[in-house]
Amino acid sequence: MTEKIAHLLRHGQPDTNVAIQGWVRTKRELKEFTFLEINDGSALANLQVVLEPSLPDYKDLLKKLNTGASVEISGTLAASPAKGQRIELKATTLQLYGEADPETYPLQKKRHSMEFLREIGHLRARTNTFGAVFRVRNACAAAIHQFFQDRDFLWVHTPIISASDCEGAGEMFTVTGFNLNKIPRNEAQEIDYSQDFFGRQAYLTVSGQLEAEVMATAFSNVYTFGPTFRAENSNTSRHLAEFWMVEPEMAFCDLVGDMDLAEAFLKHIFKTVLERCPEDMEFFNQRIDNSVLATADNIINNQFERVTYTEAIALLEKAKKKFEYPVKWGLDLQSEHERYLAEELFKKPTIVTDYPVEIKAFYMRLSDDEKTVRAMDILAPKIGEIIGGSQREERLDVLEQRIINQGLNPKDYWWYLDLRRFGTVPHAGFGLGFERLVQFMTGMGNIRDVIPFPRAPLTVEF
RNA sequence: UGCCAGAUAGCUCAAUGGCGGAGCUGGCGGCUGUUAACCGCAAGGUUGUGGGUUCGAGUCCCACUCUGGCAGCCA
Repeated sequence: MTEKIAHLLRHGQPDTNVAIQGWVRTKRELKEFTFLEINDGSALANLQVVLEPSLPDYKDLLKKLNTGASVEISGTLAASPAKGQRIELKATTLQLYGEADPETYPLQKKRHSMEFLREIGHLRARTNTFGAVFRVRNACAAAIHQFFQDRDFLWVHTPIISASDCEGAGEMFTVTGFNLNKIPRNEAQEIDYSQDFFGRQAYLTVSGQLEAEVMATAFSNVYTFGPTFRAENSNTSRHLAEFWMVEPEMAFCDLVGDMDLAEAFLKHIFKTVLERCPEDMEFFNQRIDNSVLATADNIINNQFERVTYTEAIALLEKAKKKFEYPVKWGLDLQSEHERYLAEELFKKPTIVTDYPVEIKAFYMRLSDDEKTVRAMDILAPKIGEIIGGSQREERLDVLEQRIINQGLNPKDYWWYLDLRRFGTVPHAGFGLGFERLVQFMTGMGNIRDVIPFPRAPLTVEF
């Protein structure tokens, strides 16, 4: 039976016989024997394997054991006589599964740029950096489920195809069964979606929130965790056309409870990932961003700053820094303002609450002053907005008026309004961009490097 | 989508309008319980695409394509 390298590096004992399977990272040929570094993805570190000339077909094999080749090796573990590793594997048999021609294999025994690795998306997971990223991404996902499951939140599966262009947020991808060379049109030459698969225009979802609210009014506490889509032509280091979102929704909860949950949530994820992936996190701190561990410590051990939008505006007006965009009550905070608050002023995650009603979505609960809504954004240093949430408007008449005021048709939201018509409750929730969390955690500069197969404008090859 | 920068060897980058270079990788040889080993040798090029200016263009001009950064939109 083969064992995972991560397990052997941690628990392997000298003089035990083991077998491993993995890919050659490097080969160092000496006169009397050869060192191989084998990686199977289970850990950042490689297992050092010692090949001696007594190995069958030693000379012939050596020529084929190049970076990228896949192998199964069995042998005996031994305490390493040299520094650099606790144990090593002395090979007795070696099976070569697949060679990797060193003349054409793109991954070299050297550092590559992220831009180059994006061009070989099918091979980049075999590098140290991407191995660490995707292990940490997995640990984040597991920690998220654990956090909610421990608190009796129900994981609800909201649809990927949706008819509601909810929130009026962003451009949406249309889902159609039409033959695009023969699209039915009506007399006005408009596309006739009544003849389409769903009988009306359908889209890829931009958020599971409305459906999560449906489920929260039956199960009290729920969360979604799945892909969402935006057809925006955004070309930045923190936007994707397809990304994963986490959206908890809680019945009988107000904005303070929402913020408390969000803060506990982020603390739990950072703590769990640090415990589970210490080597990977150390790697990020050394090679990617030397503030990663300090940031994690800051998140885990400090209270987040909480300010109202009105207070934030006052602080920005007092700031000595010159901003490109104006600071004025009623205008939305720009990236530079968010970064100033989180990075320079408070130097930690900052929750801004109670935004002007005009710049936020219709479903956010109107405050008694009728000028602000019970919304909150959590601003993270470097990343900007990582969580956006709100207490939802639970009053039917107020919600209907808000929909109308935003130029939307209440009829399109009939089932959403029914939630307020029948057994309405105060409720609140938030949305977390999963890739932004992984970015924040790892210090990776570009969001396209924290998702295995990034989708963005002109980017869909792998 | 806007602004800015860039595209030269497999990778990362140099090259005053005048003979296209280096380091690394890969190849060959040597050496060593090695650690992204080390030493030596050789090899490696339609300078992103299409036009233009010029005696002469990697270099200057125009267009296009792609990449990166920032911004907008947002998570």
